[in-house]
Amino acid sequence: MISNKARYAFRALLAIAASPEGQATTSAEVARRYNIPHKFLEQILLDLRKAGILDSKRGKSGGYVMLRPADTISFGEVLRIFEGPLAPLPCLSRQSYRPCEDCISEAQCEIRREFGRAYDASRAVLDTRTIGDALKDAPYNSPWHREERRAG
Amino acid sequence: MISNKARYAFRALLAIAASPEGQATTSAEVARRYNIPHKFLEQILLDLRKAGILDSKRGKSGGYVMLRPADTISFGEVLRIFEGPLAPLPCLSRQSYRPCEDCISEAQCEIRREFGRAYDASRAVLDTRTIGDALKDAPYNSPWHREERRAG
DNA sequence: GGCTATCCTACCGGCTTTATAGGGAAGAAG
DNA sequence: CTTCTTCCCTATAAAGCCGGTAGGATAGCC
Repeated sequence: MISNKARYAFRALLAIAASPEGQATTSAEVARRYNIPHKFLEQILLDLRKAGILDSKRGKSGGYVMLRPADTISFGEVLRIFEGPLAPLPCLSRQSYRPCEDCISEAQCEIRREFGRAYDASRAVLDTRTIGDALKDAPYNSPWHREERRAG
Repeated sequence: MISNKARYAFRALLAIAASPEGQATTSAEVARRYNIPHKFLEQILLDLRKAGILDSKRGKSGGYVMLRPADTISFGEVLRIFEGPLAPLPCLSRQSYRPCEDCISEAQCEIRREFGRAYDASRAVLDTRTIGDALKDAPYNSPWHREERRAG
């Protein structure tokens, strides 16, 4: 299971990427629409800004916009910001490699080999599919993109 | 990252499955060979027994043996015992489904769709590959299977 | 100045992880 | 029937992570 934090981040990113270009999306707007605790979401958006994914503007008519195009941001990249390494074993992570302390021979480790397969399979999706892809493939118009109707 | 507990479980399972049939493997033996805290490993082996994967025998020449054949035990099954649901989102788990509280429409949820792909890819490995496969595919003789040499 | 929105830091309760500790019970050997 | 071995079971606990809450500081627009 991925953390709430990461899921909220995707929720916000997709909303921001889908909003009309040049128009900033506020944290309050996203929080309200998706029932996300506002102050918690603020921290998350801050992380995304520090990671160089979002840009922000303060004051009235402020909010967040994409800093990089949505189709250059993979799900894996975002996930790594909030969850750390995606590798199922420390010995499979390139960015933060660490040997397992209960491992005798890495080259002959069956656990490493099998989880290596699983990791490869999962990376083939997560490091390939982007926020842009996710929005483009949708055969529907995002419901939160239209004007909100008042109960009925 | 999977937990130490799960990794220790795989370590033990592979050792037990690879040992000559009819010959029990003790927890102490596995713990010593892989530098796993003994009492901790005992708890893990107990879990595997309660899950119907291992059988145990007490007293002298006791230990653990496979209860089911090693090639009927998938990596996914073992992982689920120690890590709970493997699904990256609660709304993707069949065994313990739960809707995300920040989800407006499950059918149109991009997060669910993309992580569904990743989950499928990873399950294709984890629920297919078995402990037996992992041992069979190895083109080498397990080093811990031969008699131990005394330093040199 | 006043409103709005982002920015930053601290804190906190509850849960999970990773063990450690201390025995109890069953089985084999003599 | 005693002793040794090995599994069996429960309790405890330090440390860290998760999922927020709280309270303001800072900057932009009118």
